[in-house]
Amino acid sequence: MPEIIDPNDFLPRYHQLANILREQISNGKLEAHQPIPSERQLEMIYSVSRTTIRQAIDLLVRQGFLYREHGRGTYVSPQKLQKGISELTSFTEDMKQRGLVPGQKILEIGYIQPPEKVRQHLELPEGSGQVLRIERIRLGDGVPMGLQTSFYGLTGEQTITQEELEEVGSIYRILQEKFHLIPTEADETLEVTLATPREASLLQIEPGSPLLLSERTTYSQYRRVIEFVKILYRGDRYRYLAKLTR
Amino acid sequence: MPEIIDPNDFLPRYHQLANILREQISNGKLEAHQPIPSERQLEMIYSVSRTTIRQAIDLLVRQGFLYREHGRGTYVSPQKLQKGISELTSFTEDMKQRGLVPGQKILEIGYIQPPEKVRQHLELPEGSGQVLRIERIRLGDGVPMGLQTSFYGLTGEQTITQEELEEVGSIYRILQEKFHLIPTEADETLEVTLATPREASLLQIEPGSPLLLSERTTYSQYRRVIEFVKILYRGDRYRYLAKLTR
DNA sequence: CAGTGGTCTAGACCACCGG
DNA sequence: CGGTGGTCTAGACCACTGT
Repeated sequence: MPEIIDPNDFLPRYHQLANILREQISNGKLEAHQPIPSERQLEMIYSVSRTTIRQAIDLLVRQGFLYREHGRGTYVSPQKLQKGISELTSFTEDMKQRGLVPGQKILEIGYIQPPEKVRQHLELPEGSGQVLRIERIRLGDGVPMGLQTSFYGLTGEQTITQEELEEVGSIYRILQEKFHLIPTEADETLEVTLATPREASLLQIEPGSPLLLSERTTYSQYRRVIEFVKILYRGDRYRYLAKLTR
Repeated sequence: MPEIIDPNDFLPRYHQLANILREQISNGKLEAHQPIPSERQLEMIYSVSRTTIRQAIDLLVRQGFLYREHGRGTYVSPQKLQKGISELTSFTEDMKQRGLVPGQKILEIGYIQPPEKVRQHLELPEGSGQVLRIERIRLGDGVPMGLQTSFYGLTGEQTITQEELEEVGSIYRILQEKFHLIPTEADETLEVTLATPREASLLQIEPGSPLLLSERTTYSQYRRVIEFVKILYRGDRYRYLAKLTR
């Protein structure tokens, strides 16, 4: 069992400890509403300081695996609360989490003069130049799930070609590997609309069918806007999941 | 200026410091993408240890007010990212945040034998007894926003009367003050549906109009289910807001 | 009361960034 | 190189919970 903490590991100790505990929870070695060893006990078991123990527990509490009760102990959360939903994910990751095979049909990719609303969401100054626009049908297990339109305020040199996109599949991976931009935060709104004839034919539904419209602004590690994305989801195939905390 | 940390204050020092910094950000004394003083400088300015400084900064980073860059500094997040949306809120709080006056019309309140789906969401064993069901029309500035149906697996003694509900307005307050149950986490799903004739007449819309259906399971500080709530929002009046992180 | 988590200190070394 | 945030230690006292 690699259930000891290696000071020379490239992972920090609190991270190693969190992994060990998370593993025990997933294994079922620690059951729901059961207490884990106290912080002083963990200190001795793993030979790390209490600060490090607390860092590990903090992490697992934020991830929903544990909860604390002052004066009593730290306990395992029931399975239901442990799913990491409501995290910032790309469509690709979202589908995989749902157990579906992600896919896409690229309809159009190119530079356009952005509509006012898009320009504002990208936080570009008035009178800025063109932005990259990508329109795709998104598939889950080969079936149309939604119609996605994405906008990127990249400069002329920074660009993404249709070949790249078809090969890699995920724009997030391209942004990260090619431009070192890491999506870290996003604001999203959800509302209901009805399908226009064009949208309906692309999504293979009747015009006027209800759709779930998601509009998302994604920010980089530098808190600058990376992208503005609109997705029209088929109302009969897609359900949005969120996990809320106080 | 009370911009000093009082060791005798009932608030912990890291919390006091977070309040001071948050205030400076809201005031505009610290501007977006500007660095705050380094952790060693803050140590001297406020005469607290670096651990305490870091606790305060951690808090503000999680709340979206600050972001860190390793080897460079800690910076103020742009205003856009600072709104605390996507937190677990009651309908009442939600309306207030949107600047609307919350209201309600109670349609029905009483005990029923729960449908199977509701029983499962409340995590009650098969063959359990009745549950409390409350059906209300929810108003924003006096206008119907949604139709809410809530279920509570309270025991016979624990109950909520229509008079209480009309007087207090918020069930969360009743739960907290009367039963010491604090909502701390929730799982929510969102999807689209079309209004049935009954729903349409209650919400004052045409039958077949699109609605946003939210289903939420709320958990207490002990990670037990408190409630299961369905809200049918008018598609033309309600937009869901979420803030996502990685 | 003893045991739990919550806060706090004063110090240390590391990894990363810029000039 | 010096300054930044990231990790870590060994200790202390407080606030809360149970018996």
